Amino acid sequence: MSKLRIVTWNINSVRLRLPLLTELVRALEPDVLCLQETKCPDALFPHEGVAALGFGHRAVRGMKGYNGTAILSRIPFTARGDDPDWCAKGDCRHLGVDLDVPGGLELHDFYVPAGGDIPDPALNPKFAHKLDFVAEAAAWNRARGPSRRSVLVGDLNIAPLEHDVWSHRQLLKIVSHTPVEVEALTAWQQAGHWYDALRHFVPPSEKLYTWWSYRARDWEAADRGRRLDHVWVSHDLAPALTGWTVLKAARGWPQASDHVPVMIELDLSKMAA
DNA sequence: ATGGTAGGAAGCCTA
Repeated sequence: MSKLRIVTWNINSVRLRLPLLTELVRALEPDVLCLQETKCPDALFPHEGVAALGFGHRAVRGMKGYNGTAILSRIPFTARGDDPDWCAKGDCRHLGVDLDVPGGLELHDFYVPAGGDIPDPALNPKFAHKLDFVAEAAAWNRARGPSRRSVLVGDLNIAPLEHDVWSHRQLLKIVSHTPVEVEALTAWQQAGHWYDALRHFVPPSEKLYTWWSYRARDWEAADRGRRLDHVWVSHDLAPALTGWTVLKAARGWPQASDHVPVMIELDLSKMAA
């Protein structure tokens, strides 16, 4: 196989939205699908329904009610099994696998804490947790050295660029776009030598969103979105980037998630040495 | 400046 399609989606309950995975597969034809917020204990994961969509290889890390990640794949992989216990909370926010493609490919699926409403770590433990998590992730990448043959995806819950939000000015004090978060995320990206795969295709001067709040009367008319979901690749994979989709239409599906699926396509034969 | 909606678990948390 020459082209590899990787999709990331904050599904906001894998059991509730299992039927929407059929639509996603039809629209994006992913080889590998990384989910966040599965909200499903491992023993209750809908393996049968997912296998019926062609994902014969699955890694799940869930818990009751909150969080949870899953990697579903048509391609065999090995769970890395060396994932840290982030912030010593045991809260199911990361999975790492080695994909069985020629030469190998490391893939990480993250769900970064949302961080609550008050952007002050002294007043808001959830915001402190978010900053700690991102700092730990940066340290983890730093210790591992520059990434190679690697992809990192997920709901990182931070919109770093001015045009990753509908109004830079109005969101400067809103959690997900505060300078302290943006600085932390940028430090993480630099620590791992990660390359922003979506901004490879869409210039930073153009608006790009992957999330629209449930709380808007009309999400599409208001279009007050944010780019919270990301695909980062190691620099050797930059020349291999051949396609992308932010599936905005998914926000209009019945019983939609507030996040939409994001796809990137890689031609591994075009990888840099 | 405020409050708006959604999912899960089980009478409130998280997003």
